[in-house]
Amino acid sequence: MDPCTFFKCLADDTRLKSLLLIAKTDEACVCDLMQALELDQPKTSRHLAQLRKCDILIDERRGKWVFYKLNPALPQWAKDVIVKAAENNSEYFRPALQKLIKSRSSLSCC
Amino acid sequence: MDPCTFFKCLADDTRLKSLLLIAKTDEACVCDLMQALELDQPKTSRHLAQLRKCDILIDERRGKWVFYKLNPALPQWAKDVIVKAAENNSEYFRPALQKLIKSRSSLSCC
DNA sequence: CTATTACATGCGAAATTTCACATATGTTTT
DNA sequence: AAAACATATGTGAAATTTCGCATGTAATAG
Repeated sequence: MDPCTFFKCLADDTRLKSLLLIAKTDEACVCDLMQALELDQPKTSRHLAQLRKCDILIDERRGKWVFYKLNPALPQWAKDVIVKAAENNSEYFRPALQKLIKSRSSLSCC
Repeated sequence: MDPCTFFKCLADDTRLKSLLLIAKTDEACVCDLMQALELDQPKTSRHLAQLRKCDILIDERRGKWVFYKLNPALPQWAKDVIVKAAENNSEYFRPALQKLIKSRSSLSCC
């Protein structure tokens, strides 16, 4: 894992917020993230695909839904970067996190 | 310090290598980094300027030379990211580090 | 089998980033 | 003061990234 490639993956608002949300909540499906970040479906999916191709996330289909989570095979330093970023920038993605929690507690999705 | 802006700063080969070299050697002047990374002067200077404007580096003029070092006021998590990246990716910037050490031990520069 | 829901991707346009060259600024040397 | 050296920046072109829309694929529901 080239560190420059890794940081490029974190260097976009959509990808970074998606990653931090997943780091905080263990896993999320595409529709969770779409709603939480108020993005359209192709945009959400494309950024997740990039994180998957770089082996930062893994995906797992469960029925109609695809869930993304951190790749357990990620080098420890890279996991640390993501976790530290999440721990120290809660304001950055708090609104998104609250929407995600809210939409999960409703009966609408996944 | 917006985390996305921070990661954008690390998401470029020139800036990342410059940062990791500075993290490893405490400080470096522009001509050090030019030679170590085999870059032209404006390119080197411009990337350092970006890191300075984002408050990741501070600069200090000493005579003809300008030395760059990590901003001590950086949030701890951000320092940790840089240090961890340097500790765990030595192959990524080893050739540059060796050139830097070599050019310093010669009498040519700074 | 058809329709619907959830997600992925091809592709050209738009936006952003990076680069190269020229030139400007600041410092020392002579 | 002039020349030389080290660094910074203006500017437009080139490269890369991101976006939006249309379309494709996979799974479930009826």
